[in-house]
Amino acid sequence: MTRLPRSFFARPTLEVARALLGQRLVRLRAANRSAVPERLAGLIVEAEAYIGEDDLACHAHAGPTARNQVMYGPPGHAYVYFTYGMHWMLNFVTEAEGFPAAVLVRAIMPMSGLVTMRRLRRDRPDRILADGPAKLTQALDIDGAFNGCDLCGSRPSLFVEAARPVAESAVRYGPRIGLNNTPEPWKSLPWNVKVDQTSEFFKTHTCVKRDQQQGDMDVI
DNA sequence: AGCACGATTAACT
DNA sequence: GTTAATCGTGCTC
Repeated sequence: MTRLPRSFFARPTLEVARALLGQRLVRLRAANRSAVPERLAGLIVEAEAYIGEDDLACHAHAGPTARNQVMYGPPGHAYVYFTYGMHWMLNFVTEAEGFPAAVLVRAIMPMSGLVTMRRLRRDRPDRILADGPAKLTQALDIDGAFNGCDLCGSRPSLFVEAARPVAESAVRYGPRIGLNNTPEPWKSLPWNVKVDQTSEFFKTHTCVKRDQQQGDMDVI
């Protein structure tokens, strides 16, 4: 299980967003100080690019602030922010230090730690366990405490592993989600990437009756 | 100091 | 299809 190095994130943001599809997001979660951390993980199936101060949908559009400072820092760190008064969003900082850009992780396909993830999601059906940006932070127990954490450091509790490459034919490009008040052209730029749900990738990795699955679907 | 709104979700009709 | 929930942030006064 090779962890993605900082050089993976130190690239053009659109390239990183596309390359993240099919990779495994891993959260090592210790229930208490002495417990062995449990592995919660899923394959990234949707992501979105936010690129620089010129991008009016990007939180950096008005320059550096207390909230967005992590985006100005080195790549390979988590930018986690709070929105709508109740939701946490997970992003990965990209490009060179000093240039504010990040990839929002919008959906994962749960693979490991299903039992815990279900509990964290209050037993909602598996198909809607982590299929949204705020749902996956709930399922993985990620909040503002992770803002600024290094995904590429020595013993990270949050990181990405190389996993299942996604064929270009299975990738869909479209406008970013939820930019209702963002002016054009930013509102419509096709900076959202996702794995087509009818693709072979989904058929291969989505288990038959996930609702009955007790253990993990890992390995792969 | 006040205010409008948000990179959303769940529960409605 | 619509809307309430809920509060930090950044912008305006």
